[in-house]
Amino acid sequence: MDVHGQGFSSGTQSEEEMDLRRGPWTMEEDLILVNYITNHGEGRWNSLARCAGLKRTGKSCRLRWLNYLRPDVRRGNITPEEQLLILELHSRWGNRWSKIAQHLPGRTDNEIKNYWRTRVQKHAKQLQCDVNSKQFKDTMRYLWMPRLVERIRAAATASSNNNIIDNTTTTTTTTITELPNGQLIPQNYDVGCAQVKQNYTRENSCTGASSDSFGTTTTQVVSPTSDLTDYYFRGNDFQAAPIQFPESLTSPLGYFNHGLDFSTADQSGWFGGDMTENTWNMDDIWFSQQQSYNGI
DNA sequence: AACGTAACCAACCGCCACTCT
DNA sequence: GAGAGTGGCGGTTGGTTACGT
Repeated sequence: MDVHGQGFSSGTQSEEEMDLRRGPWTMEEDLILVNYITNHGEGRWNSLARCAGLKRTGKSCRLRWLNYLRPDVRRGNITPEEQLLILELHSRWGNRWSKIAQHLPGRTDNEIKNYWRTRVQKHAKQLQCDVNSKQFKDTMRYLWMPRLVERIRAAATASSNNNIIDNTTTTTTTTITELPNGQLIPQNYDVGCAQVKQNYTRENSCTGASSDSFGTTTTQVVSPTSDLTDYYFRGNDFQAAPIQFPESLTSPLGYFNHGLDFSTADQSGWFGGDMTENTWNMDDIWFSQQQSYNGI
């Protein structure tokens, strides 16, 4: 229990008395903890910390073990499959990080939480919408998640087909089916909403030759028959297909003009420079606005 | 090269629920 | 039943690194 938490209330030694360490763990401390747990197992963290000779709280030892030292822990490089699961499970359970983490082997709730806060919430903030808003959730479901699926498919196709593009790919959205044994299976179904998308020039697009963590950019290229693929690259020139907006819809530029403050977006680098690390690009923003407009 | 800012992530904090005595 | 001890969870903070000017 933490020295400041309830676990060290009256009757226990104060932090000063125990001379407890705080802050980053040293390699020596890590070794002591790993060796002790290897020999004695987990559990009873406070007594474990004392017996191991660590000047740490049990809570700190537990956290260090679970989030960092555990042999099966995986850190960094969250795969598209994992991103997809996180998005889906968060839409289902909200901030139940530990519950979500249970379905991502080797991932800790802390890492998933950090991922969500740094990568996902950031873009909600940039969009000036709440991360729990329907607009944001719909954008995740109808835009990011299908793109992740496309990206996963592309990777699978590339590896199994010597980089031959899968021409049967269609725009999809994803749902996760939970099997009785708890295993989660991503499943896809076609959606029509993306058909209203598209058509802008390179000037108002952030599309580039590489992809971000959500497959924002290259998914269009790898999925030529997708509804997202009415534009393509020809050498260095960005080509756009003829505009086919439904009458009820406003073109992207129309929305750009009244839907968002793009002076801010521009200042923050959304329009220029390397956009490859941005989760959101212009079609994302337009799509989001479109959904809001249509009351989706 | 120096500085400022943004992004990332390990660690901490506070609360709650559970178990044990 | 009450209180202490503990584990677990979600939220937050602060240090470090990366990046941009």
